[in-house]
Order: sequence, then C-alpha cells, then structure tokens
Amino acid sequence: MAGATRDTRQKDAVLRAARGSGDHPTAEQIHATVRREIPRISLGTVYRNLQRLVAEGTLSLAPVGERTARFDPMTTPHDHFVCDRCGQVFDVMRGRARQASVENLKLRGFEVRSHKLSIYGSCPDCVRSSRR
Amino acid sequence: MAGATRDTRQKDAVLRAARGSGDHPTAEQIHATVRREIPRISLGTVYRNLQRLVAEGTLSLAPVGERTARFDPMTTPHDHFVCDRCGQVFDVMRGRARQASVENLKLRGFEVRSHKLSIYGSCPDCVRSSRR
DNA sequence: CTTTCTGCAAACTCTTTGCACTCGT
DNA sequence: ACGAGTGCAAAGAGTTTGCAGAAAG
Repeated sequence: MAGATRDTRQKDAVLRAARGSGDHPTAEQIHATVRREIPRISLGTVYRNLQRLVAEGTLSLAPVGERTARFDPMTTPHDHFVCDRCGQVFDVMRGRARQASVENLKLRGFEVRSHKLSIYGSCPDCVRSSRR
Repeated sequence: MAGATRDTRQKDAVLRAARGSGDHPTAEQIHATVRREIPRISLGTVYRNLQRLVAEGTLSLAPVGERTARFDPMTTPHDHFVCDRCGQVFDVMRGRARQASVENLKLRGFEVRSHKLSIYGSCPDCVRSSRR
C-alpha cells in the first residue's frame, strides 16, 4: 500500500518539510519551506503531494475547525488542543475518557473552554447497502 | 446578549430554515430554502445572518472535517457521527467517556472507524499574557 | 518507452466585502 | 433620522485542474 505513487524529489521534500516543522503546518508553510530546497516547486505540486501522503497514511489532517487545512506528521491516534488566541495547535495524548485529557491539560496550565468530538464510519443504512 | 443585532425578516427566515432542516445544512441549502419565502435574498445576506446567529449562540458550527461549513441548530453540547459513505451527520448524545458514545453507536448499527477530539481554549502562554 | 509527475496558469468553491439603498427602532 | 441590514456584484482565500514538457520505473 506504500508504493502506489512514484517517489519524486518533490514528494520527499514535502514530507520532510511537514515532519521537520515540529508543528501542524499549512500547505503554504510547507511550500515556503520546500522552496528553500527546490525554488521552482509550485504550490499545486505541494498540494498534490500532500494529498498523496495523506492517502498513503504517511501524514494526516489535523481537525482544527479552520478553513485552511493543517497537516499533521504524527499518524498515531491522538487528540488536539487549539488555542483560541494564538491559533497554535498542540498534540494531546489520547486516554480512554475525555475527562482525563481535559484534566491533564488543566494541570499543565491550559485553560479549557470547549471541545468537539467527531466520530467517523458508516451509518446503519450504508452498512446495510454495502453488505448487499 | 440576545438583542445585539437587529431583527429582520431575513435573519428570522435563516434561523427558521436552519431549524426546520432537521439536519446540518450548508449555507447554500439554507439559501435555497429561504428563497422560497424571500426570493430576492442574497447568499451574502444568508452568510451574514448565519455569522450573527452563531455569534449569538443561537446556532453552532458542526465540526465535520469538510471544506463547507455546516450549521447546527442544536446548541446544547453534543458530539457528531459523520458517515464516510453518504456524508450524513448524526447527533450523538455526550457521555463522560468517549468509549461510551462509541459503544452506544455500535449497538445502534453504526460502524465506527475513527474519531477526532479537538479541545479549545487558551494555551499557557496566552493565559499568562492575558493576566498581565 | 510508458506512465506518472511537474510547473504554470487558469479555474473552482466557499466565503467575505464595498457600495448605494432600504428598513428597523 | 440614524445606524444597521440588504442585494448585488466583485474580490478574496484556499484548493484543484488541464496542459505540454520532464522525469521515474
């Protein structure tokens, strides 16, 4: 499942930029970084490679509720804290209960105001029609 | 806090359309609905009123990870299930533990594949600088 | 060699905004 | 009357795409 797309200089540079950011960069930020290495790389190419990397599971999308997509180099399951003021996104270790994550953040000096949980999968109707 | 903005025919119609949809409609869908009542209403006006209603807490934003915003007439805290196949968004009652919500959905015939938790608030740095 | 990827620029989608006018209070 | 809201059309941000040429396997 890993080698579905070709290995290009651009794709490699995009992945390294995403991983090296130590953050949850936008496509623009990744483009800016990669340009230092490949000055003529286009934003379109960055987007195409980000898509491939997400499809391959090498990157994931951070669920910040903004208009701009943010890419996440950490692919193991974890949660996120989004700061309302400065916009920074922090990784949060995942516990079984929501309450645990929240308490832990508070102890570390975060002020928690709200949270959103989205669950993904197939609804009963779609499960049924796929079995037919 | 409720009467910050004026009460117009358009705003009222937008709210009724969002509530009457029985779903998590997009701005376009709301526009289409309201047009049956106010044919000359513009999409810009729909957006402006949706913004006001969200700011007033009368509507909220459903955190589906799509590009298009979806508005949610239910303003009491709850979670969401998003079907990967048909795109429908379901409301999920909120329990203390994530596990509880997930188990409950499975019992009701949903197939759960993943979930995303985003926590919002202020990070330690911003908390500190706001107290100064 | 063939197929996929690239750079470029144009197109697209969703949302916001400036303006002159209208309506709520 | 005055300020906030409206319709319209144009602009904006973020992302996608068609194409001719370049590069990977």
